[in-house]
Amino acid sequence: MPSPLKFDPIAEAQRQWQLRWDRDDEMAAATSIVRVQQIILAEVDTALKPFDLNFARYEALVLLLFSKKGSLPLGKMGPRLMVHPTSVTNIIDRLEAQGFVLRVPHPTDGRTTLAELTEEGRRVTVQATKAVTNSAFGLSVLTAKELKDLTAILRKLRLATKDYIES
Amino acid sequence: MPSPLKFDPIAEAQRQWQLRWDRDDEMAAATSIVRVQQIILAEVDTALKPFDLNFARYEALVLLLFSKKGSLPLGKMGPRLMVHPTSVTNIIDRLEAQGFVLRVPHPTDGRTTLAELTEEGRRVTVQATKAVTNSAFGLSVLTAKELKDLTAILRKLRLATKDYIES
DNA sequence: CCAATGTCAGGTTGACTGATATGC
DNA sequence: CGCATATCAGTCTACCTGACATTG
Repeated sequence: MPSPLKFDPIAEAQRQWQLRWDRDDEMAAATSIVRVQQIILAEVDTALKPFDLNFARYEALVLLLFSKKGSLPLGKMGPRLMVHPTSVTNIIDRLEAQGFVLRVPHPTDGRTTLAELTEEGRRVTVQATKAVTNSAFGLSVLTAKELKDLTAILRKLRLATKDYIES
Repeated sequence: MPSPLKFDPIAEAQRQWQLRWDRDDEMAAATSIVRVQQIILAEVDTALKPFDLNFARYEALVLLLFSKKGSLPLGKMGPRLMVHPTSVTNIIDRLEAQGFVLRVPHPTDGRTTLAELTEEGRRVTVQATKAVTNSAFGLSVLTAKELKDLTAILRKLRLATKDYIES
């Protein structure tokens, strides 16, 4: 890991950018998001390591836990987790190998298969959540208002990019 | 790519999370950042595709362009770009193969090698920047205040995690 | 001798593309 | 037949670890 700098590399980049080009505010915001995402993922992955989970697999488990029956068609999980269909296959492969989910055939549609939480999967999800909430997703330094402002701004962006459709 | 949902998957996840567990504001913010980072990277990578660059290699070129002599020791670039030392080697390998940078020996310290922008590298960086500013990093929907708020909140987080040291 | 610098080999991961088998 | 669902093979990227040669 590189040693910490004595100055803010993003502020410095913005200063230089602004001397030559447009859109320096956007550049600083975009670079900040990319960097903070690295920080958050590192934090959450550390909290999840004892359970042999990463953020993506953990999110899949939580999604299943939140579903009424503890099971969902794989095809429904892709959009909810915002990942590629083949990534869903891979994620469920690993969770199944770990014994946290089972693949079961859909009762009426022979094309679709369901991912279903096992008892152990349910238990691990609850335990892992304790670790994750304990880490506060690496965001414990932010106030409630900052968290809400952050989420609201990002929601506007997600909506504008048709990440989802306003009801 | 999955089809867009008819609702906000993060808001829905927060609703369910909040019924059972702590830290739902942090969960929503963290998930939003992870998702928006995907959106930004996809946008920037699309803008850079005609130049056969990705965000990481483009950032390296910009960093060199901002340096006084158009060259930097590889070891200095890692912390500035916030990437692993071996990633710097890989990034410079690719940029060198593309003819955008050259490796030259450091004049006084035989251990270090410098990455130096070529004329073509300089030209490509300027052209690629036009494409990137044109895309506004995918953030054109946000106001100047939103961009500044966003960057300020994320800066607080980066500072708290010792991403850099306050001077 | 020890520290710093960059490279290399090897392994893991995630994510995508395109093709395919199956069922509606 | 078309379309949808899930999988698979193959590829590519990023990243890390540990070892190494060179130099200060």
